[in-house]
Amino acid sequence: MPELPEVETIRLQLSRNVLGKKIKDIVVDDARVIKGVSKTVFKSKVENKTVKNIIRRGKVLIFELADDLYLVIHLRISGWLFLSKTYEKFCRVGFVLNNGKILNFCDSRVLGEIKLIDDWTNLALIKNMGPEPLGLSKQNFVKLFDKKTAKIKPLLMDQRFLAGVGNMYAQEAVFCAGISPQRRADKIDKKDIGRIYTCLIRILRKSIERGGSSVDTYRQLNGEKGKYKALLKVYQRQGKPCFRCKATIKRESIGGRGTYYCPKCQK
DNA sequence: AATGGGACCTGCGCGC
DNA sequence: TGCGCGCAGGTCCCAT
Repeated sequence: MPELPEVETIRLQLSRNVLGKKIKDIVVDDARVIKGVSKTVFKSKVENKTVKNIIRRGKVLIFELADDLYLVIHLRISGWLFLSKTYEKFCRVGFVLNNGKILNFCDSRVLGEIKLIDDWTNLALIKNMGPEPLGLSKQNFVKLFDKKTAKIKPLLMDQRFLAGVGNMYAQEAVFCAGISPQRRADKIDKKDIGRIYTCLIRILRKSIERGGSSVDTYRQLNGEKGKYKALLKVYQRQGKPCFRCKATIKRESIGGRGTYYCPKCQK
């Protein structure tokens, strides 16, 4: 699913291919993904604007079009962006650029969102968002856990606590650190929180290097799959032997989300 | 503060 | 083969 590494991959690739381009035309195939404004208003406000900056915050992409005009894209579960010469299946909105290419917003489940706002920092999700893990020292990461009694895995994926981590990377991080996903945060000593930090940072960086994980519909900007999926250690490995201790990986619902873990070596 | 449930939405894999 | 069903997950919202 699009989590921090997938969205960061897209941002890096957009910076090389879309930054500085002018949006000449917008083709709206499915207006449901455009929130807050009508298709007509959306088109009239965005057409003929140049992409001045592309920012990522957590799992959110922000295109700066003018000082008080930002295009905010959230891919949610099944969204992806695809730069191509033609329209593709499940692509709901196409931004035709001045170099003839089309930036397609694609989304099979139509839960993704495109918003047009004058101040992106004011969005509730952004305003309440926790720190970026890749901009955080180990010391400050450990501090976040003060007085937190929630289960570690749902806590890691709480966007108000920490930005950009979702169901998959939260599981990978606690597996790497040898911590059970249902351990209460305040029952984990600082040294182990430090291990979660080291694991998480390493996993996020490595995934960005490999263009993210294409577990479901996610693709890189050029349509290729992300290559981190092959390096996943627990996610979707139910019934298979643990890479560390050979015990059988279990799947259980924790915090209302499917969670894979090793019952033997995650304590 | 934390947790649990439902809603949004559709493609997919399953059982019969 | 074809149908119905449950499931997947990011975020929001409501209830406890």
